[in-house]
Amino acid sequence: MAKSPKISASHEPGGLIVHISGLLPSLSPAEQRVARLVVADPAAAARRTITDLATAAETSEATVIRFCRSVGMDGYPQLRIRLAAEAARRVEPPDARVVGGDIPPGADLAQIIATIAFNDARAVEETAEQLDPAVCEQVVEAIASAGRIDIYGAGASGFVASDFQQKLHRIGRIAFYFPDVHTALTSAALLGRGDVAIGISHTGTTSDVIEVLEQARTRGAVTVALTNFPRSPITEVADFVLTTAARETTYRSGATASRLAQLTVVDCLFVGVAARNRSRARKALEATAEAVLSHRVGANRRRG
Amino acid sequence: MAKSPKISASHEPGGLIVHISGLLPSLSPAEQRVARLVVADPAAAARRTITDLATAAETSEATVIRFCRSVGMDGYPQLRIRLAAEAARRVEPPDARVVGGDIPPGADLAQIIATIAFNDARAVEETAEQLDPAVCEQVVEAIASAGRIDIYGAGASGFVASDFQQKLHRIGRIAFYFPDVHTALTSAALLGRGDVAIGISHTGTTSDVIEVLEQARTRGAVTVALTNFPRSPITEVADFVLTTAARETTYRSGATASRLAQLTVVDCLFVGVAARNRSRARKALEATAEAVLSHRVGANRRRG
DNA sequence: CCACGGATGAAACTTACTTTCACGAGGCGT
DNA sequence: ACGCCTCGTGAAAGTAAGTTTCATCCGTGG
Repeated sequence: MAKSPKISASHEPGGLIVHISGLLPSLSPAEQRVARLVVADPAAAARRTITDLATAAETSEATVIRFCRSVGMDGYPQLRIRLAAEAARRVEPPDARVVGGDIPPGADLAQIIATIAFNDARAVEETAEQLDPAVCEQVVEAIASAGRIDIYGAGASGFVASDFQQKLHRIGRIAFYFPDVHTALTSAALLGRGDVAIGISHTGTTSDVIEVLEQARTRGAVTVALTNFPRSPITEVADFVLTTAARETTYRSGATASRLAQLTVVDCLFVGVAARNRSRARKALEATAEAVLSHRVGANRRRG
Repeated sequence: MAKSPKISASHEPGGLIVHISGLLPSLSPAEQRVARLVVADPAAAARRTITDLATAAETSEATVIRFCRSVGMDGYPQLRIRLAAEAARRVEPPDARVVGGDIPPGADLAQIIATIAFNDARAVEETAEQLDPAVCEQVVEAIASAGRIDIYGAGASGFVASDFQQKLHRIGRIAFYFPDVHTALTSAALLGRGDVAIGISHTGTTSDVIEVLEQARTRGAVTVALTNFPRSPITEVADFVLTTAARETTYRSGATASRLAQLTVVDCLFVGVAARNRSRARKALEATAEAVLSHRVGANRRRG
């Protein structure tokens, strides 16, 4: 497969826990058991000895060490220290029942709202924290000077892709989004040096998106991946990797929080690109806003 | 074996560092050397091994252990962890929050990211705060028992509408979204008692959406409006009004934060509906997840 | 001058951490 | 279907970290 020079920074600035949960799916089953324990209660994990933790995770010490290495630590003691630090920094969750992420069976609407809002807001914040401005900068640069920008995404990520496309279009950048693989592949085949291809996939395993991104790459386009999992397959076909930091709670309940995280990243890129040429972008935005004015009623409210 | 009968000191009010420097004079000379190192740079000390620290303090490991006991710790590892935690807490985020909302002309990417994330997160939180659970409950009830659900939205709100449609569909509710007015009107004309129509418009002034919602209402459907402005025209054709709380900042139009707020509301409704019938919803989700499985590539991969 | 007690570090010891290795399961190509 | 090969795994060996023990040193007071 393609060599992967990747710029996805091996730093985990946005917090160790976030980093670990992002790596979760790329870990082996036994390591995942360890990871889950650690994420569930970092402070407790920090207090445990390696043997203790291994036992709790029903595995051997060796696996715990492997886990440490997998998440970028030198060894167990270092992990312990970092965990302790992390746990201390973490602001006490306002509401204990809200924190786990999962919604209790008997929950009433108020509880559900609080839980969702908390998780959504946190996904946004944590994503921003761990975003590497340097990588963003390069992506923005690429987009700003691209001849053409293709954006790919399937399912829930498709909405995000589509949203991004619309945004870029509104400030005068030539951007496309394709809801269907075949069209996308066709388009990718026509990309070349100086073009940009952006693939969005929460799991990073959506084969359609990967395939298209790979195609784009072989044509010489700059490829960008937006995913929640920094070691997922999609990152192997991307020149730049941007990660979100959503710890998806309940099952694949439709990538609830991750969507918001993705949108936040999109917004950042968008504003970054727009900031490159303030006046032109503003003019374009005003023009497009005016265009839909006739579809607005009672214009005397706030901003139309 | 009996531990050193150290006096409790179970609590070190005001922090471990303060505690240590407090009893510094009561320590033996060699222990004081250790203490001074620790107090001077807790974070660094936490990273050191006991031998390392002993050497730095020009003493033996034994003395370091004695020091640990003297300050009320069980042993060196515990001290390390406490130290790490302490150091982490101490480092208060000095970053002057980029409040205000608008992005200064000369802003760099890091600033842009911080600003956007802050506003996005706040929009989500504030939206949740002002959401009326009672109204949500009724909307959820209506959706849960609806024969059919139509969702309308244009432009950026269209993505949200589309997202909601997909979500409801995934848990087995019959939901539709129409990107175009005419189709939407046609559909609305076919709604009846027991059906639900949801109109999404950030400004609340999008005539297309209002028109369609009105149509739906005259046909006897329950109408729901999701908007940022509780007094906007759309609210006049809605039985239930749900509001977001995004203060859109000036020019980054595109309804950046409001979109996230809308999605949060959508999530709440979605989870609310899903919670009505847990097992069926879960089964449906699992089925749909399985359906796309063949489009996923091996997720279990370690670093290349 | 010697007995005594606290402080201290060397070394023995224990526990924790790390590495190595062999086995077994599952995938892949033939 | 077969065998090869890779990968995940834990047992056990090996190393390093932490802890205890104990002899020594040193100052003090008898």
